[in-house]
Amino acid sequence: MVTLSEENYLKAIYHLAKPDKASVSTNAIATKMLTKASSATDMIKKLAEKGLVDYQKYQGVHLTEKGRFAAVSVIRKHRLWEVFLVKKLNFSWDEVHEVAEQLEHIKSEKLTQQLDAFLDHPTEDPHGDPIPDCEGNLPSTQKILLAQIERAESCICVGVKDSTSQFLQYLDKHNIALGTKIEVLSKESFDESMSINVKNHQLTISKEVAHNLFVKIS
Amino acid sequence: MVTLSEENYLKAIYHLAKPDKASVSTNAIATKMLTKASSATDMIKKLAEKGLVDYQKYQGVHLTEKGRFAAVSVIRKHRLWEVFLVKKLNFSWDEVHEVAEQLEHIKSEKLTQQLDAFLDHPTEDPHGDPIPDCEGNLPSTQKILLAQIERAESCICVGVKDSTSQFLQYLDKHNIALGTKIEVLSKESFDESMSINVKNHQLTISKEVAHNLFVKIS
DNA sequence: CTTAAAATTTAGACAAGACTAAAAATTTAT
DNA sequence: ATAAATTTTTAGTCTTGTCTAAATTTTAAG
Repeated sequence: MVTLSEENYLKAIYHLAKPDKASVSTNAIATKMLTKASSATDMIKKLAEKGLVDYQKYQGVHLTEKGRFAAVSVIRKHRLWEVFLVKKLNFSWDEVHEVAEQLEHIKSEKLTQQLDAFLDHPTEDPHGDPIPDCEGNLPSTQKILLAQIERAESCICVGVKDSTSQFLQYLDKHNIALGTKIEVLSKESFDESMSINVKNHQLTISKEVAHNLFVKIS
Repeated sequence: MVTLSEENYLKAIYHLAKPDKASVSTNAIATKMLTKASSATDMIKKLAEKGLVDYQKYQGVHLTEKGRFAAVSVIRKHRLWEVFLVKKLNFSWDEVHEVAEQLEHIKSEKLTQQLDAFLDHPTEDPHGDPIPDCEGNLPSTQKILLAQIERAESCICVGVKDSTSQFLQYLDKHNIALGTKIEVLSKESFDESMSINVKNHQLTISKEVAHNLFVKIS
């Protein structure tokens, strides 16, 4: 049995470890969980005892296979619920996160499976993030940050890195949604701002925006 | 802010107080919560401090208006989720309780409202129990226990008192569902068993069954 | 009306998850 | 290479919700 708190820590560790295989530091976990390093240490010990992480004093943690699966299962539920909220209950993409944070902890194999079927086995949540399947596999996606585009080129918005409501509402305001075509016109080397064209409106976006939008070349 | 545990105690008190206005004893609460009287006393004090119950030492508790509303709000969510599980996710009526026990604690005004609308504002859950509206009003129903019928008479099943899966599966086995017509043929004064006819099958049911089926005279 | 039984409350303890302050280990910098 | 800074861990405390055992109050019986 994994408690609600443990699930949240596992998720945090998963997100922090994501790209590489490096170990995740106590401080990083504490910061992500908005808690103190000492609390993180306590929890890490519990997770280690349950075989969910590998832990050596002062050396940070790695998720075990069991821990990774537990983390991905929570993420799967989170993203399925987000799809439900947007597709069925008319939530907008900036309203779903907090509610999904609660719903992701509901324990029922059948519920998750039936929800997945009810939603027609979606592969992405409303922010373009991939939904793991019930075995914990993530559909691989090859998306890049808009900021990585260096020359005039056309691309399509396929996801957001930052999914805070501030950022999502900024995108709404400028008519950028998943699937929206974005034409890069130029990039300013001084401040990394970019000039782009969205639906026949020209727009200058900051480095911050460009670093939080995922696109694929079209 | 009402905690998850507090919500469960409020629900228990509400169900125990239901018909009359009498006070609910510490022991009754402890029994319902599968906990000890001392734990119930502790929680009662917390609820009293938050103005959710009226409490006088040794005299049991009453829900305050605030406490009643909190309890009914949880019950509303519980029953809405049960409808969702049965109508949308193909759960059977004996599978929904445990999952709804978890879902009822999700805190989001918008979620509850949108779910209610998505389900077309249902007035009853899958066991025939009334769903309170968002102001806490319960649709009044005039249903009686099958056991209260004294002579050969025809009625319709409109609810169950006991909604454990054992009882619900018993009903499934004998083809009794909400809306099913039940003809009372006779009643045995010795053991209060009843002879009934359901869909052209004659059936003898025990006192226990008759005391847990709600019907209305048709 | 007085005592025995039952119900309720209090006192003290524990587990989970968090915190602060202080100690220990590691990393960085000179 | 060693001292300073940073990170991490430990020790001790707090809150929530639970428990047991003991004390108290209420209820029931004779």
